[in-house]
Amino acid sequence: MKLPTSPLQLVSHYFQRGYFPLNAQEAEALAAYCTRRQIKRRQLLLQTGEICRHVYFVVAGCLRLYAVDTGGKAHNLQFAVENEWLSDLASFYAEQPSGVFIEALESTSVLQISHDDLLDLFVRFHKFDRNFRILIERQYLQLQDRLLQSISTPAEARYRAFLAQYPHWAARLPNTQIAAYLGITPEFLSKIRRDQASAHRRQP
Amino acid sequence: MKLPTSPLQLVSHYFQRGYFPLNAQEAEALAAYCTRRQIKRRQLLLQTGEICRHVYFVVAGCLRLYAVDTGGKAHNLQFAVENEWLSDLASFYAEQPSGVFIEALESTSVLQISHDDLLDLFVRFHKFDRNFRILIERQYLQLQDRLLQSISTPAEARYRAFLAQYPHWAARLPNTQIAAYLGITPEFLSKIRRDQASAHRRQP
DNA sequence: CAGGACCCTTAACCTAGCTTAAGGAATAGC
DNA sequence: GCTATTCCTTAAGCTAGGTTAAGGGTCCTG
Repeated sequence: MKLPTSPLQLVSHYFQRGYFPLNAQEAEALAAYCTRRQIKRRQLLLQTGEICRHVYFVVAGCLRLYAVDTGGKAHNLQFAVENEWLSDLASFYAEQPSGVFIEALESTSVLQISHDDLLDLFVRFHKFDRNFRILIERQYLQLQDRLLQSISTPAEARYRAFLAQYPHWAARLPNTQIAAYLGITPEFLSKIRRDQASAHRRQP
Repeated sequence: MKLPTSPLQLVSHYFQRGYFPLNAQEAEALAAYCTRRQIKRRQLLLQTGEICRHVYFVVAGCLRLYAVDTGGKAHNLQFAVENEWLSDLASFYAEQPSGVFIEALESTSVLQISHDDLLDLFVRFHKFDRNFRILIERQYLQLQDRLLQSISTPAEARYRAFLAQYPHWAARLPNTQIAAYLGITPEFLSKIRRDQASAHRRQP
């Protein structure tokens, strides 16, 4: 049973590492529910007030999930590049209006699964239930860690932790986006980078 | 079908507001799985490194869930008073070592359900599955909101928001605990309170 | 090739919130 | 009811990080 195209192979291969791997039948069902979608740089996949109706799997490109505060400033909650899932899970599962935005930072190609189709998969194959619960657990943990870091760790250490934990994000994201993730201004991030560079030169 | 004691009635009544209410059979099953437990002030229900094996429902008293940073300072992630659930959900569901502590801030009486028993309830009654998923969704949302607030809102506004959103917590918690929740020092909270009081006197 | 739109950096100045230290008020626990 | 903690407050420095303004680099796009 061959899968139709390479992006669809990608999705099912995603669940190889750290999840319950799919068998041929499950992979096929997943592939059948996935829809391809192309998004231009700057285009929104979700806006505040809308109900988030899909989970997205990035085939190529880069997305960010962000919220806008009362002062109009954007704060990044999450990124997703190739081989990563993204959704506003709270809005998606509860079917309630979202408080965040999802935007393409580059020209991006995604596979999307709708809420109804995903529930269908959950009912037909228990494994998806488990895999997506692991997904939400991981996001929960990640969120808890970030909250702790943001109230207990200075920006310089947070930046170092970010580089260590998400090197693949750091490598391709503009510093303005990283700053909006760390909760600091681009100017201050620039200063941190300068200080780290000089500290590194002194102690190589 | 009468429930044996008043605390057990409490638990099933919890699901009346905003959840899927239980019928007599479900309430009885829930009651059958609940174990009563008494904790003294300062006593720990969970320590870092342990797997969190129970969800707790507070009958009387007050719990906090907190993490300790590398500098040894405690940061409160959540409180629970009468009629509220508390657990390290990430550790509980994934059955992985926890990174947080749960401690009684007062002499506290809880009902606890073990992981296995809860899964049993999930299988026997679909409604528990849904109710506990709503629970984790709400916690997820709450966590996301707090993260946003902590990186976008000054301490004074965060304190006001806390008072507005959790008046029942604010009324009984010492300010040291509230400060550790807001991510500020008790000294600075004291200053905020003084400033707010004088601003209020000027503009009643 | 020219002109925007981003993006990165620097520097001077400013402020929110931390640290330390200390005294007084309120509780917990015996 | 007494005593030891815990808790709250004040105040004087101090630091992390924000703000504003400006210059320069790079890459799309017409």
